[in-house]
Amino acid sequence: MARIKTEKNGSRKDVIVSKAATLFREKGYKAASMRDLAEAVGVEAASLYNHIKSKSELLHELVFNVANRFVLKMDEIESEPISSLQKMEKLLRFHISEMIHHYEEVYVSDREWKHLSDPYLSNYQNQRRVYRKRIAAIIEEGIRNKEIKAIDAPTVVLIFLHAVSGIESWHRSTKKINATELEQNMVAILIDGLKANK
Amino acid sequence: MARIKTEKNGSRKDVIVSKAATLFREKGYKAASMRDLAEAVGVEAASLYNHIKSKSELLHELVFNVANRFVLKMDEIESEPISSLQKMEKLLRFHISEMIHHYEEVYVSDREWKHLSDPYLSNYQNQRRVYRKRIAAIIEEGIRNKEIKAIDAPTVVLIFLHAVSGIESWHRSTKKINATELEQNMVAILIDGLKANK
DNA sequence: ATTTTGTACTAACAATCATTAAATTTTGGT
DNA sequence: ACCAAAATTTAATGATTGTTAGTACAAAAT
Repeated sequence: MARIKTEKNGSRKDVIVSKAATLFREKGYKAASMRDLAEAVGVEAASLYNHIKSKSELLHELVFNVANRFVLKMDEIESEPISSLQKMEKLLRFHISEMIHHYEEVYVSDREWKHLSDPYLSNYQNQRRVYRKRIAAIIEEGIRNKEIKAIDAPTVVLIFLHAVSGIESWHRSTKKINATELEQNMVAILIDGLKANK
Repeated sequence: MARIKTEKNGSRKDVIVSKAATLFREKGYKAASMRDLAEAVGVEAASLYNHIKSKSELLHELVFNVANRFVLKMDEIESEPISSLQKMEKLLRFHISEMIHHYEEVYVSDREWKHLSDPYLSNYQNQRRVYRKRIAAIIEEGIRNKEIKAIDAPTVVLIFLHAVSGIESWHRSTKKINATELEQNMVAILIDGLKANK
């Protein structure tokens, strides 16, 4: 009888959630079936339900794990006594790092949250709106201090967030530059693009 | 009996393809059912098949329409006698304009191409690879000419393309700045970010 | 060694999916 | 007014979906 192999100190549910992340990234939430997932885990589809409540539970577990990490980091950065531009750089580096090291989950959260169902959906949309406003607030502070050029803050947020999600292409690419270089390059373009002209 | 209302000079198929774009954007290709589409068109599901061959035909029609427009513009820009930085700016402005004025189709092409089936899938992946290389070539030329700062070209391409796709958020946003301002802001950040430090 | 608990299996469920065939209705040309 | 072509409908198809019930096995606890 097949048995789900756990990592040490990890539950069987953890294994399933992790495999789900990979599968949801590859095929999308809707296109990934529970039978696909079962095969990836090495077990029959029905067996999954000893560990999870539903397919949708897998999605909102993934999404909120990621979201919480970002909110936590934002709390930290906001309270630091550094310039707005430095805050933006720190935040950017964190987003890049998350995208590199927790690729599957972050990618899935970003692309598949639409398939959440209420109350998780509206909850997530709220969190997202608030998070973006907090970024915008940092930028606007930087504009007031003449560190950052006078541009529409929500537009910067949008460029910022989506540019980072482009790391997806880097992951898929065959001849990658290394992660530190990638981070360096992204910071160079985006933070320089923000700086007020002296 | 319900009948599909066409725009003047447009076929019934055009109506279906257009509604499909909207629906695929809203729910994703897999989650959008032919019954959903039929309802949007104002007709029974089976009726759609008098005008189209299959659901997947809708997707690859959308995807390749968009792809062709981009390739065509790239041909045009490549052959112009202007600097690399100017080429990048023109290309950026075109991408922004496409994203603003053909939102549904461009968005769907970008996010749902994974669900194409061969031979369309590999065909599309090829086109995409080539297109990105052409952008990278422009950037590398700019680096050689010291117009553009010395950074990894593929990384620039990735930032560039994904930043533009962020316009999705702009579309959804309630208090939008106007389109010209948006374009201005994006160009300001991204092109300035590219410029070599003097 | 026996009981208990957790894990997996087989088999089946109703719902939904894209798609087809056949019958019916509408339209446009004569 | 009639006829052929085009458009839509109803009804059904087989495939796949997420999920459950019931049962068998294995590991842990007693």
